[in-house]
Amino acid sequence: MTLIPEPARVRLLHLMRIMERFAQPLSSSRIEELTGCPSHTIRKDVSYLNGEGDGETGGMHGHFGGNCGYEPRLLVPAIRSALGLDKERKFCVVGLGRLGSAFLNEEISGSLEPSLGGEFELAAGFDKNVNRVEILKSAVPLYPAYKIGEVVSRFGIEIAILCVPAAEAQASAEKLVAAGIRGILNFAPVPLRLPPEIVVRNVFVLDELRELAIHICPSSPRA
Amino acid sequence: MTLIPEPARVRLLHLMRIMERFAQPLSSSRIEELTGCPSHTIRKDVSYLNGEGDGETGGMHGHFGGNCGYEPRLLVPAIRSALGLDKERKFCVVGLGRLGSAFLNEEISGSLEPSLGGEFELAAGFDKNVNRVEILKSAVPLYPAYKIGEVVSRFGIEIAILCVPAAEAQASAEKLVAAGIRGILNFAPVPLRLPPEIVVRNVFVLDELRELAIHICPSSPRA
DNA sequence: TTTTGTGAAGCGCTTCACAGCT
DNA sequence: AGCTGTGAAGCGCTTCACAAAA
Repeated sequence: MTLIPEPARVRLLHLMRIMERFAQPLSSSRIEELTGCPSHTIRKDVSYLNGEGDGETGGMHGHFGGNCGYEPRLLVPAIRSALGLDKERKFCVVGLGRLGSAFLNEEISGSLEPSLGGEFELAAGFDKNVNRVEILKSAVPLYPAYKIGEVVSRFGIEIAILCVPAAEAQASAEKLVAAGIRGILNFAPVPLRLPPEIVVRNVFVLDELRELAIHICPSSPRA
Repeated sequence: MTLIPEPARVRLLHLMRIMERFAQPLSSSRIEELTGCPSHTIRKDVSYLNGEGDGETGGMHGHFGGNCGYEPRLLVPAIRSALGLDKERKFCVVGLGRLGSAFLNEEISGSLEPSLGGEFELAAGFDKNVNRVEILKSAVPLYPAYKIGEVVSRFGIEIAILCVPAAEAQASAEKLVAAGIRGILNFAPVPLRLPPEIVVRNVFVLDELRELAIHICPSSPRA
């Protein structure tokens, strides 16, 4: 089923992000400069798209000859389709403290890709604190937390960004799962215990710092 | 130099996080239940710690016999040391909007591991907006952005969490690098162009959503 | 000649299966 | 009996090197 290796899928995701910013064709060696990823890996990754013919894209993706390469206009949609990202998905933000509310007003999500329509739609925000829900101004509809079940299932929200305090994370996640959520991006600093069919990605800042520290270490063995 | 494979290092990081919450010994099969990672992989990963003898830990890490396994008390420090996390490192937050300020008041970082001292120290916060610097209350010293160079190099800050708007990210990152920063955790939604010796980890919310979507997809091929 | 596309080789991680300890 | 520790087999991703196209 999964014919494209996972590492390749992740690289294609990055490649897509890069190419979205360009209009002119990019050669694999130019992409190597931009991403740090070797050009032969780029070419191999793109070649995986050919074997995948969903019946739609059977041919090549690059242009040959003197001044050519991969055309963003063609390759980006091909990647998006191969990765199953061609269907718009609704998501919500749960917990509207400093972190959660940052996602409401395009501080992060909105400015991610200005010209990127129809991929993800922020459909709702939730918070336990009714006051906060009423005070916050946002183009996104906000609801008190007890309405999670109703709103998530009614609108068919598939993904949640979880930004509640650690103590509430597990309970909030379970409420989301009961409402039919399929994936959770967890910013709360605790691992969630959920059924295996629920896809969870954790953003643990401490672990990120540790991972940075691991990679910093080698250059100064022991100062 | 890097004798422990990268995937194993990441798993050891997660293992460490799990074990920090326990006092009693955990068997590899129990850990499998907790992490989802197969028990033989756990054992193999732990065994990498033996080959690494920095002169400190030469022996075994697990207890044999009836009711035994890996003792957190012993294994956690061993992992920390093998991964080079035994030296306290200072970090700072750059950009104190909703997102950045969330890291100041333990909303995230502080509550990550309550009992975890001496690993990372939040040494400073910076913002371009002098007003913000003066108004925000925090146990962490806050400075206007123009002091980044001075403060980072004076205190020997090695890591920065970058939370500025997209338009300012590249310039801020370059300022940090000039001041001697070694790693950046980038929450700004743009890739940074920096010298290769600088370690960067990006937290792109859009990419996280996409990765969730990729893994959600298979169960409903095309609804 | 430059650049893509790809089978095949190479290599590193994962998995296996069993020895060793209690 | 039960669990850890680990060499060796297995396997999948990366890399290579060359054919094909413009």
